[in-house]
Amino acid sequence: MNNLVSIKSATLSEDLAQQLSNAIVKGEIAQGSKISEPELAKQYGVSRGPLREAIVKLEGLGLVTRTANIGARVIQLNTQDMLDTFSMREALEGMAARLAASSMARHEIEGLYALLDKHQAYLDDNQDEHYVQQGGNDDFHLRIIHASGNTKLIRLLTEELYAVIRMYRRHTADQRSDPRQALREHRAILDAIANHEGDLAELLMRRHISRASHLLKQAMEHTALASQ
Amino acid sequence: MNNLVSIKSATLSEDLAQQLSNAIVKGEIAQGSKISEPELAKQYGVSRGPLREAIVKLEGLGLVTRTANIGARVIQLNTQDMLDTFSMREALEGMAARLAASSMARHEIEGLYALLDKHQAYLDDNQDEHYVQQGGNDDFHLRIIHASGNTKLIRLLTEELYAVIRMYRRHTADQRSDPRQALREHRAILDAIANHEGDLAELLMRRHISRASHLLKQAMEHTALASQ
DNA sequence: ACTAACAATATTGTCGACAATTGCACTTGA
DNA sequence: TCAAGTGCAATTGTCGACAATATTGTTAGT
Repeated sequence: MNNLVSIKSATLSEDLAQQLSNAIVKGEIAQGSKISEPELAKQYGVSRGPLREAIVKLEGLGLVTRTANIGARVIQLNTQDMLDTFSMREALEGMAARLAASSMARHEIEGLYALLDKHQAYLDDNQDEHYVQQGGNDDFHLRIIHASGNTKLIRLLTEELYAVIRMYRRHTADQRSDPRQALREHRAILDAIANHEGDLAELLMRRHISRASHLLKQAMEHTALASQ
Repeated sequence: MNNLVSIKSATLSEDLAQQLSNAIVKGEIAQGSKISEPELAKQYGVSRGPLREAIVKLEGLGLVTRTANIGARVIQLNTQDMLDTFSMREALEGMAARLAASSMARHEIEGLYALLDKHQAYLDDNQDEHYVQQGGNDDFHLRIIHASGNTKLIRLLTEELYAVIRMYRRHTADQRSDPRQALREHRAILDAIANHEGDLAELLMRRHISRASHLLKQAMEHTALASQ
């Protein structure tokens, strides 16, 4: 009874937080379900101490909500929270694009153009099937965020908010969106950054995210995912 | 040996996180100092279990940094981090002002005008001495944030980022700023909101925060506070 | 005198057990 | 039959002790 895939970090608590985060994002732990400490502890073969620390971390990531003396519960995705989250993304990633426009190095920009070409080639070869962004270095948005150079912004977007955002991406019919349109928008944003047009880069990024938000909303309402 | 002022929340861990957060913001626990678990546990009269959970929370709030097998350390304020933080604030509170402009109720707006009048009267009576914003309901920014109606944004700004922001406010010569100028800017922002001019409200809020950032930067460089 | 290896000490990480609180099932009364 | 009250079971919160790691101090060798 050992689900530990052993990512083998320095501490059990960190490992657990990572594993649990992934399990929640993937849906292996159902939305809205209660987190049973004894059960999970047995399942992962650890004591409740580090498990509780991991749960506190998850609460900070917004993946679970905790109530004193009652316990933790996995969040339940719903349209309103998604819209709220994406409004924040709009503001934050807009700022990231603005900053990137004024500080991004030439070779970084080249690298991003190469990435977009790669995405383009993928779409051409796979009849517009959605490119699976496994959260790695192939994610255009992550690259822009890192290029901002703002460490606080990077931490917030890539560590604290990213899990929830991935959850929305994954659990909704993201396929509804038009990948070619998204790619065009990415290219326009990158052009603005390459030209050091911060205002324009911010504007385009905000529109891009706003549009994704609208699409997600429609998808959620159709799939009745957010129906509680 | 009991420093517990007993805010008496439901759980020790919550109390501790609150107490430690305040102690760090006030400077009672020095910047850059190491957090000794045995020492703090004895000081507050609790065991290390809930204390560690509190420290994990503080890490989420960005008040301490933790390293595996070594321990936690209080953050060290410095100019670059302040600028990064305020860039985020600029984006987020700008969005909050925009949202407030489209959703704030009439009576809420009236209440905010009354608050600004109160601030004005205070300045008149106390030869421009800085109004002490104890983080309560008298804080203009907090009111705008809450008026945005975006629960995610509210949580992020008032729970996760607020401690660090208060820390910068407190530990720098905030008095350098011109309170009457700030008040004028507040009023302009509120006017824009009252007129439902979202674009303008966002622009003004961003300028307002950007200006505060510049002032803080100068103050920090002069007080040599950020010289580690 | 300085460096390197080693021993001793202190601190962090983890565990199992106990206390406090909650939730549930059952009983009792109208 | 339903409502309220009571007692039991399960879960969360807290504690003290042990294991693992890091730090300090000491000794030996060059």
